[in-house]
Amino acid sequence: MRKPCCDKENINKGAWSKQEDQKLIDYIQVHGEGCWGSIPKAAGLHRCGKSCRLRWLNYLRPDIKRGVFAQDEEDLVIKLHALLGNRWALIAGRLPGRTDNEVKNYWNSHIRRKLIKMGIDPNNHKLHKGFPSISPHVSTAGTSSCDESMNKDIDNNAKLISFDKLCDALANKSVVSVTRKEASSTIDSSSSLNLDLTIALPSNDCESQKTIDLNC
DNA sequence: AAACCGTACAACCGCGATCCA
DNA sequence: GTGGATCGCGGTTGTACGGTT
Repeated sequence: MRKPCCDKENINKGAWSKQEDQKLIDYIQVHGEGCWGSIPKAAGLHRCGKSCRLRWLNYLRPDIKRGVFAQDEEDLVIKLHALLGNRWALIAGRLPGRTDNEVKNYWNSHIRRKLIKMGIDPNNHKLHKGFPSISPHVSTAGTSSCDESMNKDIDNNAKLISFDKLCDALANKSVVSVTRKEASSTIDSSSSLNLDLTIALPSNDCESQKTIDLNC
């Protein structure tokens, strides 16, 4: 039986008040982030540490960008989702000022619906059978022969390819799935995204798994 | 005007990963 | 090496709000 993360009694839940926000902001401005477990007590908040962390990271941080997503941001979310799946923190890491929660909410409330309307399965980014239009972001029906340009792009020797190039490949070259092999993906100071991906091509005769090192 | 419904988004919960004594 | 504490993530829920009937 898991212990609750915080004492249920004397703990506020639900929407944060302005006073609570201000207390948290004041405390973090003086003491910095971290030690979330001790922040509520130190800041005089009747909240659990997790709640404080979430509130700060998603809404109170000064570098957060609010409001509707620009078209290029939306495009990037779709492309990254095709690559990474529901790894919202990773996706948000590529969108300055956006948080994982915001990206996730935006996906579920806007993009997901939009893709479904376009006849695209938001889970695998594939066009539903029989749907006439073709999205610029999704793979189309599989080809029967090996796609040479795809093979050229994605080489066994773990060559580096550009992010846009891979996205184009995903969009145009009938890739049926992209699976991240390693959980250890990091975004370092030079903003490179190191991923070890397995890409499955659609046709049986050329179905092969290629490991690539994606730097973007 | 009121009830109902759909949407958007803030917040919570549970779990795995990581840290540290 | 181990176990508890903490962190971070993704899924889910709750609720406010606007539109429709």
